[in-house]
Amino acid sequence: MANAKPGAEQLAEISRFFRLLSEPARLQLLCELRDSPSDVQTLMERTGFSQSHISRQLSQLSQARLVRSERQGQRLIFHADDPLVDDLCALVSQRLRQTLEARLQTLVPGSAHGKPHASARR
Amino acid sequence: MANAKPGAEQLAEISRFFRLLSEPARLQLLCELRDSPSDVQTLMERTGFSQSHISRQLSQLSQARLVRSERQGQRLIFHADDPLVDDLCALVSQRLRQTLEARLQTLVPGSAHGKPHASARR
DNA sequence: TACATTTATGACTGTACACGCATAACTGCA
DNA sequence: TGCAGTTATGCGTGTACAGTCATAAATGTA
Repeated sequence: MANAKPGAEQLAEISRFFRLLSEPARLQLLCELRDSPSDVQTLMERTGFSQSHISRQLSQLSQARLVRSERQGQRLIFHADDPLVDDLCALVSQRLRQTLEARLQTLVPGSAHGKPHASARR
Repeated sequence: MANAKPGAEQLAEISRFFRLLSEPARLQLLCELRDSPSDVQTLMERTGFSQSHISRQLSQLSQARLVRSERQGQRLIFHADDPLVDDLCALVSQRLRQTLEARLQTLVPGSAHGKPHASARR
């Protein structure tokens, strides 16, 4: 009762936002930009994507305010200094780890509780 | 430097997880199940989706451990008691609100700071 | 065990969108 | 103002996947 169910429109908006993050290319661009703001050319070199592709993805991210751009001479420098993405990714990452561990327990219930030391590194 | 860039494989996994949440239908199912665990039949009545569609979506969500099922007589009762989804949605929701407000400021810079009282409700 | 009910899955269609190529639009600079 | 460099966009192709129908598989019950 207290936890109001979101309406259809709100669900649609939320899902649209998640969709932005559901593309490895966009996630990668966000990571690159988070580490160091860059122009499209630099992103091309770093990611191997085509110029048009990068431009389009950045456009989508900009609309959601996940990226902002700033002129610097000839080029546009794109920034992604929003902590939200990191927070979301951190939560999901942690969850993925948990899920993997759970699956391990399921597969090898005998070797439970034993930390598999350094493995799974990869 | 300290903030290690995630590898391609990890980005792919994270993006796959976000993709799960990028579909309004799945998000809605998660909400329904969060409010009250149900079987597929009940979900059909509540959402209007077809039986096969619901079953497929639940299958995807189960693989990511966002949903678990439990037999109760003839039917399978599905649960979605994971707080992670709520947390993620809350963060995104909050962000969407911020973005809307920012857009408002951009469009009507004159009426700044003034809370538009009860409007925007809906 | 045979049946009835519930869930899962194979096959199909339609749509959304990633991605690249070519080209247009824009901006700073000579 | 015209040019060079940078970014945005129209168009086309391929792929992934939502969603449905029909049917199979699984499970509890008589």
